[in-house]
Amino acid sequence: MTKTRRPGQGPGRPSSRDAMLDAAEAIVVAHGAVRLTLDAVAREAGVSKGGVMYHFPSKNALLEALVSRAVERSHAAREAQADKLPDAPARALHAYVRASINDPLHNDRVSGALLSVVASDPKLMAPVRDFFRKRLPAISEGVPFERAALVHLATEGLWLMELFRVSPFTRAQRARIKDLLTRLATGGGQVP
Amino acid sequence: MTKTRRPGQGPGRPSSRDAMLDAAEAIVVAHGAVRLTLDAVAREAGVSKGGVMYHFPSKNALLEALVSRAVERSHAAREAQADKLPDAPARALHAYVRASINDPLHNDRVSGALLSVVASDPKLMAPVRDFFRKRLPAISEGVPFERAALVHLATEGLWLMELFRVSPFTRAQRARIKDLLTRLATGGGQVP
DNA sequence: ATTACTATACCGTCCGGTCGGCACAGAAAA
DNA sequence: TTTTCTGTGCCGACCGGACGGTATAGTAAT
Repeated sequence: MTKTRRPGQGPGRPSSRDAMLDAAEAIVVAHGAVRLTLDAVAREAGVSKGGVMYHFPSKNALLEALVSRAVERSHAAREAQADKLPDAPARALHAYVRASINDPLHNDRVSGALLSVVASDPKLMAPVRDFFRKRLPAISEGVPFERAALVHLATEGLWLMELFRVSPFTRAQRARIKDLLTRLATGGGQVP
Repeated sequence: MTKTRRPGQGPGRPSSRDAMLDAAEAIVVAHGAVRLTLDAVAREAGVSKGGVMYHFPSKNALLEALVSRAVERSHAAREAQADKLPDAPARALHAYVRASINDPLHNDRVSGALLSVVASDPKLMAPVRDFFRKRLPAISEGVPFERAALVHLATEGLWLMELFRVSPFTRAQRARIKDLLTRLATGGGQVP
């Protein structure tokens, strides 16, 4: 099967590496991380396995790149929300809640699916741990510890439960929870 | 390699089936669910692979049994805590918090490690979803919805983050969170 | 003989990783 | 200009090992 070289794929910039990462994400979201194989990535990206191995010397390297991208995007999503919010004592916490509680974005689904595979490898988890460690003080700024921790944990709990599809809440209940978390993040300290 | 039959392992009742499940849990806890193979279970249980296949017609059957055991034990742990608590309006919620926030028990670690593998198979996740769906009304009894949900989510969030080893809290902070959740579960509705 | 269970050998498949080589684009040499 | 060399990006065949699953022979107790 002689494959004609597609136009725009020449020695042109590093575009195909990103295409491979996109393909990997598509696979992970569609079929779960279990089905993330080098062959599958190659097929999805319209590339040969050798081509994948050229850019990622091992499968772990591919996973590292995926984790790195996911972490960066999470960080960016929070900052984007913060930019949209007025300056207030608990802006960071509020932004975090808003970035986390939305209809699951692409990146959330990637993160959730990756978690399954990444969780069992401490080396791959390291950047994730770091991400969480740095995030806690960032979103706690200007907020009493207990309140920040509570909002953080509940938000993360909801996020994780939805990614694992075990959230027992109806859509209406979810909306009430979202309101409650926003209220807690922005000032009111009274829980019904 | 002729293995001598251990005493008490005859066709006798205590069926080695449970021993195999114990072995599977040990593997999952020690090396993660990725390394849970039929050969490994057989080796760990001191049994041949044929023996494993006799009791569990497929690997999925083994996983189903593991999930089932984990779910049942979680339920039992909550009930055990409830029995130790005096009758009060929010006894169920309080018991849930106490059962969840403790130094991670064996069953918690099993659940966490299993989650990685089970999450990608909707059929295996079904019992888990069911477990969560039934638990919500149980622990919400006699408590306003928003408070029950908040405590539930934060508790679950802490549980999941600790299982994935991404919890950014120090031991002291964890203690304060535990106190806060207990306070919220048992009446006080004021968050600092 | 039947039942309950164990042990071993084997098969097909899948997957990560290796390897030799091709195509192409400059840069260097002629 | 033409030729040669070199590096990059990619291809695709192949290997070795692991794993799920099958088949079958055997043992011990009822």
